Amino acid sequence: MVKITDVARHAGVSPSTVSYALSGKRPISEETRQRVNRSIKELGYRPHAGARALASSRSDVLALVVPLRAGIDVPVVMRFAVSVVTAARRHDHDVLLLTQEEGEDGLHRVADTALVDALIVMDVQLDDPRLPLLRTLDLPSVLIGLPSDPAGLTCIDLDFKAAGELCVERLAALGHRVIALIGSPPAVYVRRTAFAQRVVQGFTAAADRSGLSSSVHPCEASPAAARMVAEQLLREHPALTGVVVHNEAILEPLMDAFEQLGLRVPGDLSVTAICPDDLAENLPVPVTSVAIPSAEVGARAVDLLMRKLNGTGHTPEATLLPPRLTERASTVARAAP
Amino acid sequence: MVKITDVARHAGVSPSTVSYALSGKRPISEETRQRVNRSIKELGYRPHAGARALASSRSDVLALVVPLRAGIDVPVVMRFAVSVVTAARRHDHDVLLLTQEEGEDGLHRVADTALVDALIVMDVQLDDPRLPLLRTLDLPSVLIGLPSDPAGLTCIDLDFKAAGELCVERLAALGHRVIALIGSPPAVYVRRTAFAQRVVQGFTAAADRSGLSSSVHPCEASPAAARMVAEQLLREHPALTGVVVHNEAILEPLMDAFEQLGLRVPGDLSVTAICPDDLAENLPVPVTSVAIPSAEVGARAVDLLMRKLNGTGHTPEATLLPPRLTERASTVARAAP
DNA sequence: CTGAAAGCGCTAACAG
DNA sequence: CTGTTAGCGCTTTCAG
Repeated sequence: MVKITDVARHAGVSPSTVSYALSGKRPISEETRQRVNRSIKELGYRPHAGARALASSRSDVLALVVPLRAGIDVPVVMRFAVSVVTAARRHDHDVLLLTQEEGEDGLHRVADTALVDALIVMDVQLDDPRLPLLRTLDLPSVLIGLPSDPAGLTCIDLDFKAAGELCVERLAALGHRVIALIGSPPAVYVRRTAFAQRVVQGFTAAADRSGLSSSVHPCEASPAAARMVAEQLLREHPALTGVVVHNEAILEPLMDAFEQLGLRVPGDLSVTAICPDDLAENLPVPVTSVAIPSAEVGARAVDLLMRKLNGTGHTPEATLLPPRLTERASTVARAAP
Repeated sequence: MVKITDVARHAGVSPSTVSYALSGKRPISEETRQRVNRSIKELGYRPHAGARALASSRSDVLALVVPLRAGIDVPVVMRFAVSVVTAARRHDHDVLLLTQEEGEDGLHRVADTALVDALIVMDVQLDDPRLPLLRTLDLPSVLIGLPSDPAGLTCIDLDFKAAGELCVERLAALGHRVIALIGSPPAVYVRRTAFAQRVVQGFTAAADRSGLSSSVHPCEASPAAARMVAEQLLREHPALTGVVVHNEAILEPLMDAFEQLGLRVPGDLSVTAICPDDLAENLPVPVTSVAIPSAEVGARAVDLLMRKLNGTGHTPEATLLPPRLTERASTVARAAP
């Protein structure tokens, strides 16, 4: 294994010069830098991660806690994970994968052993049991999701409440008077997952404000469940003309079910969704949607973490990305009554 | 931070004794061990990962390379990832997440910096470009997937060829004479992904052996694509009575499409799938299937890696788990012609 | 069965 | 702008 002293000797400088040339933490003359870099390349030098971590008390590794519980949409989780890894790499960091199942012990372990120097936590509940730990841990952390009380934390997410409102307002503007929210699986609400709860809040508040008649329907992530909800809607809410879908897994089956029940989209029913853009775009009838910007959220989470790690600038407790609605083929003004 | 010398002092022993008590690498009297353990607990001691890695040249971290390319089924990837993390934790290892996009450079980086001490590689192609690197790297690695030439490697997977054969043999035994394979998205075959290719091999070979008329149909992972394939099958292969589905993403939409086209399962059409058991079980018509045992594959991959890391025992180049077919409601003997 | 002590490879004062 | 050097916290010989 080639080490820093080898490089130093080869370049005719001291080890510290090599170290500083690499880190940029003190000025190095252009000429020496060149020489050092050439030696590094020639010898194929790579600093030993453990040694570096020990000497600098920085591992350059982030932990990402991913949820694997009932009702979560796996592809969406994966998008976040990938965007976090990609963003982390841009900052020369790696990502350690932690499963939610390890729980608080897992957080403690990686923190106490200095395996990682920061945490990213997904699938946040309004009253998440991990919050006290995160607040007291000396490791910086960022939550993807906004709990009830973000005091002392750093959180980032799409503004799901505003997203819910935006969908309703759009439907209201199009003249729809009876609307429904088809939401995430029941288990997601039972544990008060932040993003799901906030969509309901926004949806309900906006509907009330606009004087719309509204109802909320959790839905399992299976086509069969989607079909049942569609039938139930038709049966129990015959005047329904507007739907908001916040459940990426069943968006397509649900649209199918509507069609099979004789409900044309958008002719009979206007549909808006809260989901990743590429999903909404690629349906047989492209769906008007508020995008879930996974890539941006992941990247911003990492950026916030880096800011905390470097003590650079202020980190707000809550960063909520404003929702952006894209009009597509699934919404239309309600036919005059 | 509490360190090993603190524990040693507290327990009235030397640091090396604490270290050995922890690692079990040399005999410690029962009494001392107790005392040491008590001190560890009282002080809340956790060995520093970096220091440990530096001194022992073992990081106790595995790298997992996950694919994110066109056509891969994200939930299945996630299952593997989770089972790998879970298995790794059982062996006191953590898992670093690497995206395929980082490519060979990523492998080099984590290997050369000693960030990880072993690799698990998913989404293997028959002639995977990473194989030469994996063979020369001094890090142990395990592939999930079987390339054309596993020489000098360690590979584990479900025996997909045998799985394809098993499905065909079952259909043949039930009297079906015209069958079709509905496979993964075209991109998966284009890059010669090992598991997909092997299913086709097995399917075709077994069909030929049994004198069945057979055809193969790649299919994108969208309900719309599933519908098109179903229609095409009905149009071009009217005598078809048996189908093998190797594409978890469209299994349910495909069954739906068959039904809407007036093809009853299993009345008119017998369906078998190669997919995770829980998917096959939970469909409106439970599907006869060969299980993809993600959890077992992940666990075995980690076990193999541990064996290589510990120099314990022999590691075979290829471990193929025998397919297991579970009969469910979707298959039935062909009505007498 | 236990201790003493020499590193592991790197960083960051400290010194010039 | 560069060099010297003292650790970072742990493992593992070497000695006993």
